[in-house]
Amino acid sequence: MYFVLSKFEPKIHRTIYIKDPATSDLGRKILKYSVDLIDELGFEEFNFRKLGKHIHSTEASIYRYFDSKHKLLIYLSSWYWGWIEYRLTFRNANINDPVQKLTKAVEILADFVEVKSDSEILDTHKLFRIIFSESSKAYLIKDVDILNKDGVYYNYKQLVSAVSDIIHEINPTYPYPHMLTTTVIEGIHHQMFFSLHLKSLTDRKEGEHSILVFYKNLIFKQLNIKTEL
Amino acid sequence: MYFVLSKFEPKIHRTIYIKDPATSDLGRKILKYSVDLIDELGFEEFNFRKLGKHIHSTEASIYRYFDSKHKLLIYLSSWYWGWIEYRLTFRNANINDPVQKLTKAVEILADFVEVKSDSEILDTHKLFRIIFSESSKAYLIKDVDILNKDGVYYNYKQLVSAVSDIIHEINPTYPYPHMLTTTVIEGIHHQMFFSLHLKSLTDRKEGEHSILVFYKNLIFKQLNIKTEL
DNA sequence: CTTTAATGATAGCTTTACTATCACAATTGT
DNA sequence: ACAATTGTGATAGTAAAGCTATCATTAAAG
Repeated sequence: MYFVLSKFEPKIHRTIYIKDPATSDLGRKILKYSVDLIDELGFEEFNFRKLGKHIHSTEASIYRYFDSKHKLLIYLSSWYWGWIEYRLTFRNANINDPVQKLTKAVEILADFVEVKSDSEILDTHKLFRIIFSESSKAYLIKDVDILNKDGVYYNYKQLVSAVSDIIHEINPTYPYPHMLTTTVIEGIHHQMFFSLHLKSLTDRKEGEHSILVFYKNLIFKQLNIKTEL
Repeated sequence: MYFVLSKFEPKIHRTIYIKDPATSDLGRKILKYSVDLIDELGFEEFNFRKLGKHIHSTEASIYRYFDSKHKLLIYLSSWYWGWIEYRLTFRNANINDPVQKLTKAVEILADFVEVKSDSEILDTHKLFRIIFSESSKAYLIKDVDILNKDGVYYNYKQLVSAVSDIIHEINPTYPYPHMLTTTVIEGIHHQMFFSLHLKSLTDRKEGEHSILVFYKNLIFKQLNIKTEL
């Protein structure tokens, strides 16, 4: 069984891992199958012993790549944010109108744009599910300040910064570009989760695009952009 | 040492606890000091052994009140949401203008309204810190559907419903009252956390009221309310 | 063809999460 | 007044999680 490198590979900060999992067969197996297993069991029930069994390797071998399952979660999140930013940059490369750029950005963030998942190491659909149900655990922890100083949240910050820049381009005097960006990103995740598990907390019906419509509209109203809705 | 019952006591669903902690001295101690300890250690580092030591009781005694530390977190969150809804109802009792009601609601949700914390069993300022850094862990779990069926998220749903009702009163045709409500509630929490730990993800400067201003403005723009800002 | 690196196999240690049992004190019921 | 119930503490124990260490084997690199 091979695990080929895809063309795209995000830069992941070296303090997140002990040994770069992207550089070896076992490393890529860890990434790939941890997505499957976290998606299946949830982050709390997931551990390295189970992952080891799943990939016919051992706990000890996995610990050579990551300090803890928590760092692995940070890795997966970072990979995801890096991938999103890559798509965003790629998609918007030939677009000049910042409003259109922002629209595309929201669509990508809401997982609305079709993408061939197979071309990547990781199953990005499963990964998106992990992101909206587990990724906040990557920073809602006591040692967030230490990890932050170590640079482990770089990819998320980078993405937020990129989206904020588009907002700034649209309206240079708008005072809350970062708040707006994180409100939309985290909001999309919450609504996704609620629509699956706590339906009365959202207005999204299964299969609808309400989340996308809602957050596009929210952004446009904030920035006083007139749209033909 | 006494632990007196305050006048206010939210209804907490009985599937959250084994034995109602509000009805005994030890129970109230568990609640009060778990807030201190979770605030101090973070939810992951917190456990019943440490809490037992802290209150000069034992792990086994605490397990007679709660299944797990997770259920205790759900209890504390529910208590908080019940308390918020109580204040909201109380504060808006004599107000007829729904716009004014909604304004007050956001202020209460953003912890902006001064409150004498001492009059309650629980230190509501510490509790607010737990809410914005830990409370999402109460539902971001694999067995959310089972717990939800058991009714453990009642207080949160109730609050979201109450705020959504005000929105509906203001604009009966607005299609996303729940999304707007949860976006604002969860958004406030994220911005609070980011302003303390991941500053580049928000625009709030220490001591500023930007969070409140931002979300008030966001709501008003969504509902097409003209304000004298 | 020898050194180095990567993995597997195994073992073990500490802590967490939880359960069970028994003793004792304080209420409560009759 | 006495029995029964209830609440708590003390203690012990189990299974799993989280993590580290050691050694053998194989593969790759110098």
